Amino acid sequence: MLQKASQIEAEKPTPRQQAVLDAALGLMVEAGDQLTMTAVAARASCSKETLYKWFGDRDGLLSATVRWQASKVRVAPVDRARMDIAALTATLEQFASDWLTVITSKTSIALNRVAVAHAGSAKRGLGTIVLENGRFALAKRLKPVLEAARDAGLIAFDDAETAFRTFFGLVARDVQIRVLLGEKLKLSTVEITADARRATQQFLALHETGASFEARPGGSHLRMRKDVPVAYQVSRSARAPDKGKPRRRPPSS
Amino acid sequence: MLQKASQIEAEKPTPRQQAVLDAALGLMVEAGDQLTMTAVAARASCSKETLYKWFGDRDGLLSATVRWQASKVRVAPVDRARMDIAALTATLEQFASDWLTVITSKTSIALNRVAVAHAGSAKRGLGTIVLENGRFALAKRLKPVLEAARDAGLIAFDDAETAFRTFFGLVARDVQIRVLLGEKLKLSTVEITADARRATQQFLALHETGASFEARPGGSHLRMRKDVPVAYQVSRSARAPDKGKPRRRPPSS
DNA sequence: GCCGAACCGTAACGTACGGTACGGTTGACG
DNA sequence: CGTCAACCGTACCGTACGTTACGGTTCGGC
Repeated sequence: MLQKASQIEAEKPTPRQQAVLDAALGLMVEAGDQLTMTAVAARASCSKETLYKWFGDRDGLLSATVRWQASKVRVAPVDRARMDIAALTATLEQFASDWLTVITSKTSIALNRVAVAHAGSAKRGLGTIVLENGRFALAKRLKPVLEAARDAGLIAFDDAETAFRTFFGLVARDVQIRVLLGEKLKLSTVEITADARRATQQFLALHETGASFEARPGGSHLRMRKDVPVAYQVSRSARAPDKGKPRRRPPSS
Repeated sequence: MLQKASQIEAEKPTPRQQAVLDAALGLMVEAGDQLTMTAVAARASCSKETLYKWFGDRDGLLSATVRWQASKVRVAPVDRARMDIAALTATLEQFASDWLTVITSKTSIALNRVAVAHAGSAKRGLGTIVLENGRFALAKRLKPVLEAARDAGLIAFDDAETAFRTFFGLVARDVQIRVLLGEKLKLSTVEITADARRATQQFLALHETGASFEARPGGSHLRMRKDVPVAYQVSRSARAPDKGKPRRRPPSS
């Protein structure tokens, strides 16, 4: 046999298998819950027997489909030799924009729907996969950026995980839960760009150091406070020396 | 007949029907996907015929169950005669704490799972109900607080919807999607309290006016910037007059 | 006590779908 | 050309579950 069901979990699917997985993906996006083995076989023009030989069972097919989609969106990790406030801003906006684009895409919505429903069942591997390739992959790529920016003195935070989650919240807000619950929420590219800008500016407002603000070109983008432009300071009681040591664990982990 | 299926959508269920709905709710929380009509009838000690007479069909039962749970968590709207920075902080922290408690509860998770799965199907009434009684109900209760605080000069923002969504994002961050995708994420009450504090302080840091900061007792709670206490200002280009008129529509609606 | 409505428990029906079996076809290889 | 593995198409099986039907029980009204 070409690919055992147990092998496919680690190996790259053959082109024919990729076609089958794309068919499953398309069906998942269009029909949502109607992802039956018969339907996949019909769309992919393959026999159900082949599906079972390749993927073991329905869960195997679902799992392979989710992993296949995840492998398609994998992007190159960012590496920034020079790290200044402009580069940081651009990178954050790019991350925010990418993330908003992903979570509002039909594919992501369908995939997350399936994974959420699956997580309610006994076996919840799909949720883990989606989480691993979504939210945690994002964190893994973004944290080095944040830490590089901190090392460069541009921003300040105790814990990279907490800082990431703040950024995540400012970017995603209520978008994902709303689309998952079926609300039509079509974000145009200009809205996404604006949202990414807003989230980035808010994040920088919370975390940037004085030095970085002085040099920041887009300081006037932040317009939360509109009628009372005023100088204020935060954290007047914080002092310098304990850099890098988080004061307390973030509540997440 | 006592209650037709079409009637129950608007009327309050009888005590016996409430017991049935509670049984369905409990089953939903425990078994997740295994919410079969037989199981509900067995747990509620009623006949399936009665279920169909009361709720029409399976979707009717699901819908009634979701609506029943929603009716149980309805809380009184806040009304604050005096609005100072302490009251605002306390209210925001309360909202944040309540919301985190809700979205991490087993009931909410189970309900959202069912609604999300349902939203993938053709008929997506459950998602709308959950959204209406969750995220939108929260906004409806919180926006008057925000606007009262703005009127009192404590905070500043252009659009209440946008300000709410910022707060929402800072509070929820990645919590809901993670628990929905099956991650075990047990937040203790002290973690929730700390999170509520952090979110509130971050929100205030983004939106408070200078006057409110002067009077704020908890100014030192915000510790995002730790090693560079510095005065900086935002929105130096913003001027006063267009109060209350949002500069552009929020991307949500 | 009698009647009918509401309800319980259970059996039964129909169907959808996961999973399997099997005959027929293709194509590589000798 | 023969062989054999992979694969397609389709028929088939078993089960789970939504839905309906029906006999038996309780209970309020007369």
